[in-house]
Amino acid sequence: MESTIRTLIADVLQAKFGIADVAFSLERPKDLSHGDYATNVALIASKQLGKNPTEIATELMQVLQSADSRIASVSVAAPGFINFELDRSVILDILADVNKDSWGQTTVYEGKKILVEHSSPNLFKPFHIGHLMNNTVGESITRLAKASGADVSTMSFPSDVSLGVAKAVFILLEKYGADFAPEQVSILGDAYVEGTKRYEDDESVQTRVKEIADNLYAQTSSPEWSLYERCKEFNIAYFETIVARLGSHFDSYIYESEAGVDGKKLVLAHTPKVFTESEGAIVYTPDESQKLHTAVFINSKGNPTYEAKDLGLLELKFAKHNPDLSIFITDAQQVSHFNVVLDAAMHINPLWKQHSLHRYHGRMSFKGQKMSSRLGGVPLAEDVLATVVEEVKEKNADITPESAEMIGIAAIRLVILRAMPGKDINFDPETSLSFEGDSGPYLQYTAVRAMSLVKKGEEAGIAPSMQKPIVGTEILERMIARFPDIVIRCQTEWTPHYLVTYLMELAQAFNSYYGQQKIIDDNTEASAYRLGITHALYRTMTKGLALLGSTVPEKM
RNA sequence: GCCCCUGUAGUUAAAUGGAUAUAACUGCGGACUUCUAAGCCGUUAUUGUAGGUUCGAUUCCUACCGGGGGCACCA
Repeated sequence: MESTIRTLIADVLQAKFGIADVAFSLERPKDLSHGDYATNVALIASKQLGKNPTEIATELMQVLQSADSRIASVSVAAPGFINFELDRSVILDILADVNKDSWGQTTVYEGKKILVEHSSPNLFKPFHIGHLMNNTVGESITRLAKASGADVSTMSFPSDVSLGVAKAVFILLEKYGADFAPEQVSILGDAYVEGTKRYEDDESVQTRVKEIADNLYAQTSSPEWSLYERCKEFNIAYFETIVARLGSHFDSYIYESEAGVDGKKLVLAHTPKVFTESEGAIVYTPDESQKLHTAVFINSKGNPTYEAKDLGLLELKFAKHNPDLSIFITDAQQVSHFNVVLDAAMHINPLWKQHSLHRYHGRMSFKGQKMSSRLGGVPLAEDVLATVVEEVKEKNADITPESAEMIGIAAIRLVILRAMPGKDINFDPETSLSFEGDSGPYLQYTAVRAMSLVKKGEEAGIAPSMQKPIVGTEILERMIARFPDIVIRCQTEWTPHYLVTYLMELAQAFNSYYGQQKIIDDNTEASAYRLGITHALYRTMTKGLALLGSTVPEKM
């Protein structure tokens, strides 16, 4: 449709004024009262023609009005926009797909292989609010990718060996002995915190911890190694449980320890061509035009740093999956780190950089002190979830535990996803986490209400039908019909927040309609149609929420 | 010091270079003997400051101010 209108405008412009190659835009106005499409062609052409834009627009409008039967009306608005309103039949044609499985599915990345990496846990450190944020963004991007026709696989990159891990192992060995087998993740988290403290205070501890670290890196058989292996297994199981609770699943893992071994080899193989030696370390110095900093890849002790590990990860990722697009999600803090790593990767395998896409999220800052933490001020994901689910139960005593969980998760996810990716989120549990207004529960409530109406119709023997359109539902129809375009935009730009904004507006439009118009009344035929639109709303809301990693409960 | 991100109602967010800057929260006011009130209706802006580009700037450019992050052996 868009290209049809485009060529139409270009043709009319040529015929009427004899000009071509005008770089005009054709957009979908955000305000529905401005039609389905709008063009600024008259504003652009006015300089070239030396005429008033409104005059040009009016002349064009007269020809365009009868150019295509699918265009219901064309109008001119100040200061010279031409607005097109599509015929209702075009909109209803789009809505005819609403019950198909393909509703919300696009072909944006059809035939492509996409790899999404997110939620990378730090073993021995519990899943905290930062992970929750990362998972929310990552899961939504995964769902968008899966709805794009691409072959999608997911992976996570657990940080398994580090000095921090050695510190925790030191405490566990000392406190519980070599046979220790973990049963609660909090014990590991506490050991991590305690280890960090003891390490700072005591030099003999430092020596022992470093020894442990060496043994873990080298995987030498020792009490610490076998204890570590048990903890690692436990940690991964814990990670999978909490991530499953959020609706995520990972097809595979690449461990930081593997990436470190690989990265070190890779760096050495490209020294001194790409990397150079400096003060005992091996570093990469980007070209000055890149405005990036020099980074150490292998430290003076010969160990791979974070940058070498990420370089190794690139090689392992591409060897294993060979993706056309490799998306990885991290905190915004790491932006310049990855710019350096990818710049270095350019010299080894340009595809690694060209096929990589770094999406980052901001941080959550806290105003309220409501959520305590076992980890030095950083709230744990489980605590945050528990607090929110508790609030849901307080609000509605009849709610099932499953529904309360769904609502709580949606409340948190939508707070994160409604903001533009990359921006910090000012998280005040008192106000940000509202269950009213622009919120996850509001969207869920709207879907539940719609489904309840459909069921009510069923009881009355009225099935939803879109066969005989009635007056009054036009705006809802146009809004629902935009869903596929919104999904495409989110997939193209990897920005879930457009979908959030859209769903909020859609919910408002439906609730407003609901407030002023009875859906089921004595007129069976009209009721059937209104139920048809109601059901379409339910489908769109459910599919939309699924793309954001949230589900809709049966009852609220 | 250098580099990157960011600044929008009292608050939290939105806005593909376009039209009257969009919502929500809070406050105040309202409707309902009616399908779920987590709902509906009404009521608030010098877009940090100063310039520039443009028919048109929250959006692009420059400078300044404020906030966040990064800048060699942590991840």
